[in-house]
Amino acid sequence: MAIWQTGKGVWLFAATLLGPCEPLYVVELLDIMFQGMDNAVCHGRISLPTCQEYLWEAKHSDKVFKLEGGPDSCLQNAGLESHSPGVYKECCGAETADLSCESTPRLGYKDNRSSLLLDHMSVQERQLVFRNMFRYETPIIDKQWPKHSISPGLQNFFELESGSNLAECGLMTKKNEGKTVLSSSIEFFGKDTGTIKGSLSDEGMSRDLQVKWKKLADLESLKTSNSRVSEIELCSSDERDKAGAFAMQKRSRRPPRRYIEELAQSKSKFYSRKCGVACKRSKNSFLHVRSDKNNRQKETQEETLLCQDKSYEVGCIQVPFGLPVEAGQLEEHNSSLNSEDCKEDHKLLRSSEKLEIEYSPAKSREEISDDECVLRRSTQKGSKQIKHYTSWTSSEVMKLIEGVSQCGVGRWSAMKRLLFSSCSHRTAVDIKDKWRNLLKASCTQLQKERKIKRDISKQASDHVPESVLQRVRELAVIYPYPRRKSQQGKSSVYVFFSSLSQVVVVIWSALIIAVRVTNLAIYLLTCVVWLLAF
DNA sequence: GTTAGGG
DNA sequence: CCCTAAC
Repeated sequence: MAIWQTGKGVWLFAATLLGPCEPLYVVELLDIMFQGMDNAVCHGRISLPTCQEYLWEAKHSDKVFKLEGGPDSCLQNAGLESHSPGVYKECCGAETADLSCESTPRLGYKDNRSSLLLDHMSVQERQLVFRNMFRYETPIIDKQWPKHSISPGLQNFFELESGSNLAECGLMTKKNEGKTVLSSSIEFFGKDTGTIKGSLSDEGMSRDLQVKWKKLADLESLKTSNSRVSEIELCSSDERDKAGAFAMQKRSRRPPRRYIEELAQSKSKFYSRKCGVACKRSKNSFLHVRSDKNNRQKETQEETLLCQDKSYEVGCIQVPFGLPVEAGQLEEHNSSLNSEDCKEDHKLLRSSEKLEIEYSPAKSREEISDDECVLRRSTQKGSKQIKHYTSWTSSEVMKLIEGVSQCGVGRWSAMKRLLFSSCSHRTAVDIKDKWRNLLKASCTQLQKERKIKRDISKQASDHVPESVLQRVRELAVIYPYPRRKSQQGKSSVYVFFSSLSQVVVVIWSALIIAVRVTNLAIYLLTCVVWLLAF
């Protein structure tokens, strides 16, 4: 998150992210950030670091708020230092913050949570908070106005800082040259993009206000990472303890289950010696694997706790939904973070990244082929990783039918080697399961056809063409599945000749029966003739 | 290691 | 698609 000043001197909240990110995630942040603000007054544009530009004027033009005032009024405030204008551009290089705003402050707020902090402040004190947050002179409209103005920003400040793992923002209390300096610094991976500071001389600030400021500063400081704790000078160790207790009370959002699983997988990679399809259980090692699996589950649970604990250590984890950890990402920081010196830098990184680094395999990315990555991601045994469901394409189904017609049923591993060697995500078990499903579909197709007429849309998603099912039925006649016990493990040639022999036997039996029936008929006819003769 | 079968 | 037993 950043607060920056446009060319016209209008301060603006906006969300920015470093590193590859989805525009929708930015939108999500903007949604969070601008919640509670009503009026549409501004249009803007944010260029993401990945050069993906997301024009949010269409969606968020009604949520961007801005503050009125002359462009220089805030800068001319006595005792206020300005460091932020333009820093964002300098820091992010290619990024631009092209924000053009008309000026008319119309701030509304709906959320009263952050206003609790402001309830005990006078209008003048709120003005001071406002000025230090936004570096703006605030006209007094009514007693509530500064609160209205501050509360959404403060609320978003807190929510974003508790949720964002990309930026650190803190309102710090420092003793600086005999003055109590209240500063709000915004950082991107340690680089200051803007620092908003307001200083008040001790004599200029009432004791009551100083106390309130300190409370506010304490609350804000809890949102900062440990890397900043050393910079935060709290009044006493008691207060620091209280601050820690508060931090423990307000926990960050727990990472989603999928994220934990991905994390567990990355750890299991570290411990795993064998990866890929070949890493499967053997009968002899079954019990061992079972116990190992249980251990891994415990490790996963411990890891979850570790993850949460680490979140307090380095700030808060904000896990982007739908962005599973890529295996290749794990190695990116590996080389630079192996040394002891770099351990301190971990605190500036996301805790998730830190854990990823810890559990990343020693192999470099180049040493791992894409195929192997897929295998690791989807089929590694021993982890709780759930295989991503990928629906069978028609070409895969045709390949399966071809495989059955060539190899017969039951030789799934051979089929996998012959026809599905390029499909790393299709195991022999998958092929077998698909054939079973096709058999079911072919058997019930006639019944389904009636339903299809009634509910076409329901069947449209996974409907198998009738021609394919017809072919499946033909193959099912030739290769009944499941096979008989005697046929299992035999070749298709053997099965063919076995079936041929069976057919011959059946025909021979039929001939014998026919002959016997004929003989019986002849015998009966002879008997009849003999009786008639006498 | 591979396959069958239940879930 | 997962899991387990059986081979």
